[in-house]
Amino acid sequence: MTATVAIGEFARLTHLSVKTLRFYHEIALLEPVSVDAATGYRRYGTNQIERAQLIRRLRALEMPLSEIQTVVSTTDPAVRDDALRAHLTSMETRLHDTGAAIASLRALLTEPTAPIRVQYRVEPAFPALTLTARVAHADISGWCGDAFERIYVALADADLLPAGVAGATYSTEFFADDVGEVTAYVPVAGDAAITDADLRIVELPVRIYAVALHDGPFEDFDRTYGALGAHVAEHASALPDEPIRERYLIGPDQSHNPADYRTEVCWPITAKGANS
Amino acid sequence: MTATVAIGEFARLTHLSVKTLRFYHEIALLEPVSVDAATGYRRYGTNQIERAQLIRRLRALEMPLSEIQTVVSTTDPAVRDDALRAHLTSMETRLHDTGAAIASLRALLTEPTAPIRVQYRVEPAFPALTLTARVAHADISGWCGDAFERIYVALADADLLPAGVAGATYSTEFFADDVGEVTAYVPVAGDAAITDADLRIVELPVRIYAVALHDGPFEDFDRTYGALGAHVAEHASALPDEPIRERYLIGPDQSHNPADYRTEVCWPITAKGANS
DNA sequence: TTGCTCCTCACGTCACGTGAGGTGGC
DNA sequence: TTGCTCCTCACGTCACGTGAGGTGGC
Repeated sequence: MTATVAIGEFARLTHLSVKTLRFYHEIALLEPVSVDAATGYRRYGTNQIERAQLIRRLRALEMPLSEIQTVVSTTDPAVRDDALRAHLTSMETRLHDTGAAIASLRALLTEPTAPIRVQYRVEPAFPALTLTARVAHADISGWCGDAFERIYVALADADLLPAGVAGATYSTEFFADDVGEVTAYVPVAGDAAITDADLRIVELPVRIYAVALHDGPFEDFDRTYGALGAHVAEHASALPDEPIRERYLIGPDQSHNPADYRTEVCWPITAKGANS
Repeated sequence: MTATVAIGEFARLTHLSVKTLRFYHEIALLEPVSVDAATGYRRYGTNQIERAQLIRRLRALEMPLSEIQTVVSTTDPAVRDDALRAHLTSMETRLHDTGAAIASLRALLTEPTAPIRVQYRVEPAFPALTLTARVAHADISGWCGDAFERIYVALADADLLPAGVAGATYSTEFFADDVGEVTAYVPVAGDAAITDADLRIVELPVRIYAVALHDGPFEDFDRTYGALGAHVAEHASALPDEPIRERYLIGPDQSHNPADYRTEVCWPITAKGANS
């Protein structure tokens, strides 16, 4: 019924290379049905083709071997399908991000990049309803979406109205190490009982900022950050280890078109250095 | 004018990690403007931010560092833009392929995979206009498109009509090693003078095949190949090192919807082994 | 018998990340 | 002075690919 074939033939049947098959044997991901004790020759069953092809397709979608291992070895089909669907969904968002990155780089090649205007501003202290977490660069957009939804739900539950422009603060670590502390906030007028235990009302401190307006999608933030950071390095003096603040004048809550977004990027500086 | 900053500050300005910046210095991709002779401390200029950000964006699009090296170091802006555009185009096709791979895997999860029917058939020898090259798996779709266009143009130039279904042969190497010899062919009735020097009229030899019909897009070929190969391994005996033949009954020339494609996959077997 | 297939083992690749262990700057 | 930043060097990671050198099967 299920015939067995040598490794070379199995490679042709599955479109995997012989080297890859030996490697998968070594890590016990795909083991031949028998190995000749004397010669070491591997024999694969034709009924292993399906497993091999699933592995190949998952690798083509860049699923790590460790994940593939768990996917193909779980006996519960529901668990397996859930893991697959989760990866497919995450690949789809990556797909979308890549499309945006391509479009953004295309635009950069054709449109001249306008010089930025930098304003200096003292932001007074104010209370805000906040959510804080360690977030990786790649997850930031999804995390912010969730965070603001939770904050607005909590505000509605507590019968509070936003008392200003929503924003977020990003630790220096977040930018330098790709993962760091992020706080999403919405200003509030008074105190109130908040049901969501992860949210806190905190007083954001007074700060002096060099501020630049970023027009358009978040993918292009690096330009504004670079230009604003360069400006501060040249004309002012940055407040060390202080989080950068973003204020979402027009964000996903106000417009569905990323081209319409307007964000203020606020770079914390020291008082003495503000010699514009 | 252009201030200089330490590596940590430059990491924050460019969203690259300190480790990455040291690595880029080592490979001379992005060199600090000065290095302190005593301490080894690196100093970066704010005017290097743009270069750093371009590198980061290209890496985000998975351009290899060697290519980035040539892109950012060419002084001719036309050459630079051409290289960038070429990479963006190839990323877009990859994007499309990934989308197709996701859809295909999704479909596999929901639809039960039908058992294939295998037919045995003796294909007589016939003359065909052919183009042969070494092609990699990833390039096969683009290569075939070009190849058939050239063949049909040459046929028209020589006042010849196709004398049968177009097809291609794939060496065993192509499947086992990811790159190998591929021949695109269109059967012709007679001989003629062909202007395109890369094309040849050759006689394809008589062969016995186990044949399976593949319905739908080319991304799903692995299933049919696996099932047909398994069938041959179990019931017949493969002709060693003989190319596999595909016959495009309905292909991109006949329909723009991959779901409509119909392809015969022909697996060469020996006469004695054909015991269906 | 010939040459093709298969074997192991060691090392290379790509683009960094992870520590260890130590010094310098504000 | 303290602790934060920076340094080098060696090694690890991920998923294989590349050869060397040798044996086995048809």
